[in-house]
Amino acid sequence: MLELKALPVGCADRRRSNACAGCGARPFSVCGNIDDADLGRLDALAEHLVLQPGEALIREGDPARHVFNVTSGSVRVYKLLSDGRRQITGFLFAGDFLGLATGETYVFSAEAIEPATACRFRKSDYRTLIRETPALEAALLDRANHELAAAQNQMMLLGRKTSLERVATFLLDLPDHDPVRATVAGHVHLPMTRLEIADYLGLTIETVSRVLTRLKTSGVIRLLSLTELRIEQPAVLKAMAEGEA
Amino acid sequence: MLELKALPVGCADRRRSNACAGCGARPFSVCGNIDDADLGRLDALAEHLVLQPGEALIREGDPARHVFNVTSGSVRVYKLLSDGRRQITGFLFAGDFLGLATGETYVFSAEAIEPATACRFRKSDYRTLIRETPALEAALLDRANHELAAAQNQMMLLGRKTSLERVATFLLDLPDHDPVRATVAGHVHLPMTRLEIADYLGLTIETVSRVLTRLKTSGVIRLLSLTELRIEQPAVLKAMAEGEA
DNA sequence: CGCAGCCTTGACCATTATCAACGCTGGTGG
DNA sequence: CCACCAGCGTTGATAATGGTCAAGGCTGCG
Repeated sequence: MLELKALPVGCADRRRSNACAGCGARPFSVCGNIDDADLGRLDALAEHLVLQPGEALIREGDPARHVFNVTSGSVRVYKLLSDGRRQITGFLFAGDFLGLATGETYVFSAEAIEPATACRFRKSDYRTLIRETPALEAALLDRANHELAAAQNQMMLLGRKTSLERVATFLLDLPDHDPVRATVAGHVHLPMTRLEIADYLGLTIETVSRVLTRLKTSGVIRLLSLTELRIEQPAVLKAMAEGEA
Repeated sequence: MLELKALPVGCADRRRSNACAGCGARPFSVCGNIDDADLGRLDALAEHLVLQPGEALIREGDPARHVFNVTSGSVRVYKLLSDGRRQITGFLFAGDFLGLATGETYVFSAEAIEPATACRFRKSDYRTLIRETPALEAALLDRANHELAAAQNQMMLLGRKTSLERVATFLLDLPDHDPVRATVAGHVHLPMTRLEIADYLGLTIETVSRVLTRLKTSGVIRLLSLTELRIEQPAVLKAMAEGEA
């Protein structure tokens, strides 16, 4: 959501030959114009991380020494106010990038939601690589710009949508961001808690819970478990997400 | 706020020799590593636009054929819901970029707030230039990443801050974005209407007006006119912006 | 001078937050 | 193996922030 996003599925398959040994996924596997020699250099520089739920990749305020590429699982990115209010600015999944947007120190925190793996690069290595690999740079610029568009959508959600519209939008958008998980149409997996959903949508847990109950009661969705649900009436949900219901 | 931002002030002065004839400002004047030959090619490709208040540079949904660089005045960038609700995702000033973030069609609209000028490039030209000018690409990537950080701050504002905190944050941040206007410390110029401020902060005009009145009554700011104000107690306003008051 | 457009202020209302109680579920230890 | 406990989720009652509706005031321009 928040940082640059790769499209790892096809890549991982096409180029498995050179995949990362530690996590099985290929770091920086931005599909497209990057040749194997460049990808090899990336692999050589990657450190591989295995994260338990709640473990931090990045802490706001720490010196920004690394750049990350999530290779499996899911990650929350957030900022805090001094009194503890939290805004989750994005959920990241396999293929997403992290830590490109910062200057001297990180301006946000990032933690694993579920068990996750990531590749880590020293920022100096990253800068050199960028300089020497125009195709990589172009891909990152393109992705950064798409992330800006996503950020605009989230601003619309946070600034102008009702709680029902926010939750509906969230349920519709979430599957798009998790490219690895086999996406059965209409099936939504929620690796995050209600609190995390609330902090992402600018609501409280209670409001999220009430809206989900309302959607369930009206037959628009079906809750299979706390973390799995089916969209029963996608057209209705879409209308709700856009404020047409 | 929203798109890539140049630092035109120093540039404009240092390189006036080759400044744009139509608007007096130099398009794509990203200070730093771009040499004169490249800047010359940029100049040659620029179309110069003069905009009256309310005139559109970009309409959401139109085919994305151009990329823009604001050279004077100010511009609002926004998205609409079908029922007319508007979220302004950013205000742009001299030096800001616009239209890089899109695919086939624009996903937001952009209109002049005050009389403004901009340079316009055909997207195909822009792509070629990018490809041939690594320094330009690097500068744009860097700026895109900084814009992502700014977007995260706005999400925090929209999702978690109170009306008082939103207005305080806005008054403190605004001067940073308008690099051309001579910024007397503590003096804030508001080229936009109350409605535009409200649509940027996710509030209504009435709430914005009430908060400004409250800040005025408590002596934190002084309203010189509808569009000019002074911050009398910057420390207090900063505390308010971070939720510490 | 008058009007249009924007801004301010006030009264009231609604959505969502807060506070509180209860329920479910999964893990652990007796 | 069962029971308890902790953590998360749901539901309900109440409160408050900000929205809505309405009236009136400035300001700048014709």
